[in-house]
Amino acid sequence: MKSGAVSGPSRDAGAPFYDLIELFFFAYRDFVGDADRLLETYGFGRAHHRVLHFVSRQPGLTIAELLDILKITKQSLNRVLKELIAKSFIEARAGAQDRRHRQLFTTAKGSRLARDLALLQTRRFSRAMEGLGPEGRERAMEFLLAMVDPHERGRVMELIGMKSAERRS
Amino acid sequence: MKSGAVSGPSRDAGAPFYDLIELFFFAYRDFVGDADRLLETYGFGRAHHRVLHFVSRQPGLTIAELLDILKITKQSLNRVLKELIAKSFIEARAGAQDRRHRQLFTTAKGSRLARDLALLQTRRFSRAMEGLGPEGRERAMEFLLAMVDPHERGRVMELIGMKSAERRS
DNA sequence: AAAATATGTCAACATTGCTGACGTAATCGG
DNA sequence: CCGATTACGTCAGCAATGTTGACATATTTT
Repeated sequence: MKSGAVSGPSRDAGAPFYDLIELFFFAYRDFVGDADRLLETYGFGRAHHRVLHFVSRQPGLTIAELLDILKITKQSLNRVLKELIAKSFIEARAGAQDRRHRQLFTTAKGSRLARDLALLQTRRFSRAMEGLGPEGRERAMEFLLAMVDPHERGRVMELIGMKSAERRS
Repeated sequence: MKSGAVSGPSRDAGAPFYDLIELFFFAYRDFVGDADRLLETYGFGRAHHRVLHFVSRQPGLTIAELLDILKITKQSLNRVLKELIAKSFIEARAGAQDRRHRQLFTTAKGSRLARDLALLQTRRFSRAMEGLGPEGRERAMEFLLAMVDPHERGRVMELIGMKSAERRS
């Protein structure tokens, strides 16, 4: 009788971190809620936001690259991309070298909206940082990066322009 | 020409925190992805998960209380709740004092699934914590709590059983 | 010229949110 | 006791965003 140490599958793994699980849920909900409100005034949803965001951050992105970042199907992407192009928030041009590719760019209007959305969310981060020591920002980034799938971390670090040398001294 | 310092509405607010914005997005996506995979094997989605989770954490919860936590409509809730009850993951009984209320409880099967889901997500947190000093957990909780809407923070702290005295000494 | 690649599009479907309307059971207030 | 309120269930319809599968078109590669 291993005095309570017996376990079925997935038993005895220690107490679940209910607090972190719930905090992550509520924090993310409020975080995306900021953008949702502004997007509504344009008739856009979260899917539009994600597309606009990544195109604005990486002008010249191709469809295939965007699909790889968002991990959705081309049909899902096309639905929202078509609207963003129709409403002149994004422009698509034939690829420079390979004309089969389509390179995506934000228009002036698109850049403005992308920036306004980013600033809204930045404000929430800024306010959160106020209550956390001076290293709050670095700690938060380390935590979030550590939550990303290990095999995706490299790609994410590249995306956000984080050199791997940026881990703590 | 006011030499670049001119600003329209929402200009000049400093550089957006693109890194944090994107990290939060990817971290949350991978976090919920863990549960999604297990839920699929039961034919459930995220909506079912949230209901099961909060009922399991607060047995005896009423419909109204659950609606207030999830902030969805009773029609949306009812759709998934009905399935959870039909498949015997949750039970509803008439309220003890007021029989108009319905009190929700997980069955043994429901508790098991809720715990397995929580443990899956806990494993991701645990692994993330391994790479972050000894205070990683507290820092992460502080950060996430600070990201929650201020007027919701009290309710969330209660929910996760966090005394307000738990802020850092 | 044929094959592979990058993209667009059509159709159908699932999940999960919403609104509005209406029904029923239980409780409360006078 | 009776009417109003409360708590919940349900029906119908719609919207956003994800999915699969099939097929078309343009371009590049082989």
